[in-house]
Amino acid sequence: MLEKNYNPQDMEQRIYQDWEESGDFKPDMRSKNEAFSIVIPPPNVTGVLHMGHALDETLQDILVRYNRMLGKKVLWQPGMDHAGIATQMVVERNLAKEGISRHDLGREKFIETVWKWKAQSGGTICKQLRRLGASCDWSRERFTMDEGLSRAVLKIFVSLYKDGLIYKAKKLVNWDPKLMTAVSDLEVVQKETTGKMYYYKYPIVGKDEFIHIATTRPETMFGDTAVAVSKDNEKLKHLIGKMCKLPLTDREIPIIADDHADPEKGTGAVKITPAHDFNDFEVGKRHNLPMINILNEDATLNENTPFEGMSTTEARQKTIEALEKLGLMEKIEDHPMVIPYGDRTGAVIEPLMTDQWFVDAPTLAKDAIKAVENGDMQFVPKNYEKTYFEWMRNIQPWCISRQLWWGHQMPIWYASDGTIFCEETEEEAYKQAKKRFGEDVQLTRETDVLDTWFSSGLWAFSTLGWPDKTEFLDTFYPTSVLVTGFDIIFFWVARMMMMSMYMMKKVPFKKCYIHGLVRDEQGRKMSKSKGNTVDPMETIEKYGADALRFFMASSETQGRDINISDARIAGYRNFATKLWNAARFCEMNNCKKPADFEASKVTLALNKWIIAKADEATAEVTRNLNEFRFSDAANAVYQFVWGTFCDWFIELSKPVFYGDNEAQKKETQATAAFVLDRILVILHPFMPFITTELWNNTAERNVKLIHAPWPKVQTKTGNAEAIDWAIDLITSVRSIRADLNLPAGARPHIFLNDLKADYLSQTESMIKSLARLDSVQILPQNEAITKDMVQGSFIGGVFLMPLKGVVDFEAERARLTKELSELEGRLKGYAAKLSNESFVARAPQKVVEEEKRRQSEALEQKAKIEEALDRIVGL
RNA sequence: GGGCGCUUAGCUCAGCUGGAAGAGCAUCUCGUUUACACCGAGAGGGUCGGGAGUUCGAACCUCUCAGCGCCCACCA
Repeated sequence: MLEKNYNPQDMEQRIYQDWEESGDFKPDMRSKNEAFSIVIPPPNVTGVLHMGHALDETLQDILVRYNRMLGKKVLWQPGMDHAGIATQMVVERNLAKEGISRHDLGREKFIETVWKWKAQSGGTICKQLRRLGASCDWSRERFTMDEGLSRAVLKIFVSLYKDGLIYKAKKLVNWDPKLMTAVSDLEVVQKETTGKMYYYKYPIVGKDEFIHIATTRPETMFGDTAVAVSKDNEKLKHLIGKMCKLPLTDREIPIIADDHADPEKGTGAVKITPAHDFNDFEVGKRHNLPMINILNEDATLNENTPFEGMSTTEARQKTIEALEKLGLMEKIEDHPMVIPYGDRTGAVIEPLMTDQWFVDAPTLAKDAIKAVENGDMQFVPKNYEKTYFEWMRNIQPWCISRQLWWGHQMPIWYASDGTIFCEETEEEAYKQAKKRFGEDVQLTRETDVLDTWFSSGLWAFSTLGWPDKTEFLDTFYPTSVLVTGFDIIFFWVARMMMMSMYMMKKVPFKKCYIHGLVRDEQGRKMSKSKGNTVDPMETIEKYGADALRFFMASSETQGRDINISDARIAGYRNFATKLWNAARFCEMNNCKKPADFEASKVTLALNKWIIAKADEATAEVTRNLNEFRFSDAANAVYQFVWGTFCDWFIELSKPVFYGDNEAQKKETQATAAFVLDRILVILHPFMPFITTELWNNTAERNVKLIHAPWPKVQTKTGNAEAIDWAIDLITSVRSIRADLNLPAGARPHIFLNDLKADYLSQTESMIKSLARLDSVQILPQNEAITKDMVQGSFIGGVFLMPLKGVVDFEAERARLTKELSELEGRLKGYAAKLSNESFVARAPQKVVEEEKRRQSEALEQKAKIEEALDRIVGL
C-alpha cells in the first residue's frame, strides 16, 4: 500500500543507497551495446554544492539515466579537482587561526596537512551529489592529485617539454601579491573603479622645457626607462631623441618615438615602465629598453626606489608629495579606470617580471580549432563555437607555473649551471644528468607547481586510466558529451580540447552542451557577498530532490540563464504529489497489468486513446532528449501526466471502475497500469526517486526501473482523436455552465444533435463519463429545437441544453453575441486569405485546403449561433 | 573597440522547418464529487520593443532604431 502522502524525505536517501550498493551505476562491461560516457566537471575538493552544480549535474544525470535505459553501456565518471589555489587558501586560513603560517610548517609538512584536511573535510560535495540523485559510478571516483592522474600529468608534461611546447621564460605575468604566485590571464578579473589621473612633468635635459606626463600610477615612475611620443604628434615630436631627467632619481631616460603613445590621449606623452605594464613591456622590447623591477613579491616597493618597503598606495602618496616639492606636479583628476584583481584572493594583481613556465597554447590550439571546424566536436547550442573560435584564434601562451605548494610539482630538475632536465622521475633526471655532468652531479628540483587547470585539462582521458591502456579508455574515450557552463569554456573546455588533441589525437568529447548560470529570483547573479544564494540542500530538504531536478530540467532552454524560483520548485513538488496520488488511485482501483497484456489489442476507445497519447508523449520526450531540449522534454512529461492522464484518463475511467462491466473494467485496469508504468519510465531520468518508489510498490518487477528499457514508439500510433471530441464537449459544457452561472446541483439535459457519425458509435460507452463530468444527462438522439435551448459547439458538432427557468437569458445572449463577434473576426480573416489570389496560387495545397475547411466550419457555426440568438429574442 | 545574446500575458519564461499566439505562477468566479485543497472547474489578460523590407503569409528571415545583459580586448 502506498502511503497517503508523498514524502520525498522518507524515500530519497534509502533509494539512492540501494542503487549505489547494488552497483546500479556501474557500466556492464560485458555488454556489446554502444557506449555512452560523461566525465563530470570535477568540483573543487573544497567545494560545496551550489545551484550551478545542481543544474549541471541534473542535466548530466538525465542524459546518463536516459542512455542507460536505452540499453547503452553507460559510464558517468566522477571525481574532484585538487583546486590548487582554493585549497591552499582554505588550509592556510585554518592554520592562521592557530597562528601558524605555511612557512612555519615548511613545504612537506604543509602538504601533509592539506592531505589530512582533504581526508577529513574534503569532498562534501560528493555526498551532496548523492542527495541530488547523481548516478555516477562512485567506485571509479578520481582525484586530480591521486597517483594515476599525477602520472598522467608528469607524462604529458615531459612530452610537451620535449616537443618544445612547454618552455621557461622571463616575462611579465599577472602576479598575485597575496598568494605570491603568478596566475593566468583568465584568473584575473577587471573591475571598474574611479581612480585618479595624475599629471606631472619631467624636465628635458639641457633645455628649459618639460615633457608632460599623465599616469594613473605615479609610483611606478621609478621603473620608467623612457617616455614615448608618437612620431605623428606635431606638438611633441621635436622632443623625440632628447633625454629627460627622471625626478627623484639620478637617471636620465630617452624620449622615444612609438605609436603606443596616442596624441589624443592624456598629454600625448606616455611614461614607459616595461617591468610593470603589459603595453610598456611591448614598447620596451621594441626599443630594447632596460627593465627595472621596482616591486617585491608582496607588492611593496623594493630597493630600486626611495620608498622601499612601502605599499604602492603609500608610495604613491609619497611620490606625489615629493614631486610637489619639486614643483613638478600639475594636477590630479578623477578618472574612471579598471583595476585587475585576483579572482580567488581579491588582491590587486601586479604585472611582474618573473621566470615562469608557459605552454605554447597557440600551437596546441591549431588542432583544437580544427576539431571543431570539422565537426568532430560540436557545441550545443552551436553559437558557442564562435566564442570558442574567437578565443582560440587569439590565444596567448598559457602561464602554467604557480609559486604554490599544493599541486603537481613540476618534473623539472636543474643542474648547478642551470641546465634543465625534464623527466618523469628524479631517477631518470639523474640518469640523464650523470651522462652529461658525471656521477657527482647534484640536481635541485623546480619548486613551482602546475596550474590546477593543467591536470583538469587531462580529465577526459586521465580518469579513464591513461597513460595505461585500459578497457575503460578503449570503451569510453572519446566521451559522448561534456555538460558545463559557458563560464568555463576557456578555463576548461578549451584546455581539454588542446591537451586531448595533442596527446590522444582525438577529441575528449563529441559534443559539448553549454548551459547558463543559475540566478536569483530577480535575475541577479548569486553571490555570497550579496547574500542572495539559495542552498540546494535546503531546497532538497524542503521540496525533495526530484522537485529541484525537475525545475532545473524544465527551466533549461538552450543558451539562457535560469532564475531560481521557489514557487516553481514548489509547483514541481506538487507535480510529484499529483503523480503519487494518481498511482494511489490506480492502486485503489486494483490496476494490474497481466503479463500477457498487449497495448495494441485494447478495444475501448478510452484505452486506445490514452495509449496513443502515452506514445505521443514518449516520442516527444525521446526526440527532445536526443536534441538536448531539456525543457521541452520535461514539459512533455509534465503535460502528459497532469493534463492528460490525471485530468482526463483517470476521470473518464471512473465510470468504468465504478460500473459493473467486468470486461471493460479489467481492460481499463490493465491499461491504467500500463500507462502508469510508461509514465514512470519516461519520467525517471527527471525524477528518479519518486518514479523508483512507485515502480517498486505498484507491481512485482523483473527489472529495476533504473535499468528498465526505454520504450520504442512510433510518433503516430493513431486513435488519439477517439476521445478528443468528448473532451471538447465536456469542456464546452463546463464553460457554458460557468458562463451562465448554472447552480452546481443543476443537471440539465444535453442533446447531441448532429453528432458526427464517427463519434456516434462511441457515445454508448461515453455517456456515463460525460454525464459524470458535465453534471448533465446526455441524450444523443435528436430533439426538436425549442426556444429555451442553449446551444454550444464542440469539435463533434453542436449540442443543445434546455434551460428554461434555470438560466438568465440575458447572460446567454451576451455569451452568444460575444461568440459571434469572435467568429466574425475569424471569418473575415479566412475570407481575406482565400480571396487573395496569390495565396491560393502560391501557398501549399494543404494549407489552402485547411483554410477552406476552417472557413466552412466557422460558417456553419455562425449560422447556428444566429439561429440560437433569434430564438432567444422571443423569450 | 570586437563578439554573443535578450526585448512575447501582471511576473518568470516557452514558442524547434515562416502556416489560426502558449505554459507555470499571480488575479477573478465557482466547487467540502470516495486519487489528490501540494486539489478540481471556469474566466480575464498579448497591435510578440519601434520602424522598414522579403513573402501568398512574419513572434520567427533581412535591414534599421531604441533599451537591457554577458564575454573578450583596451583605457597614459
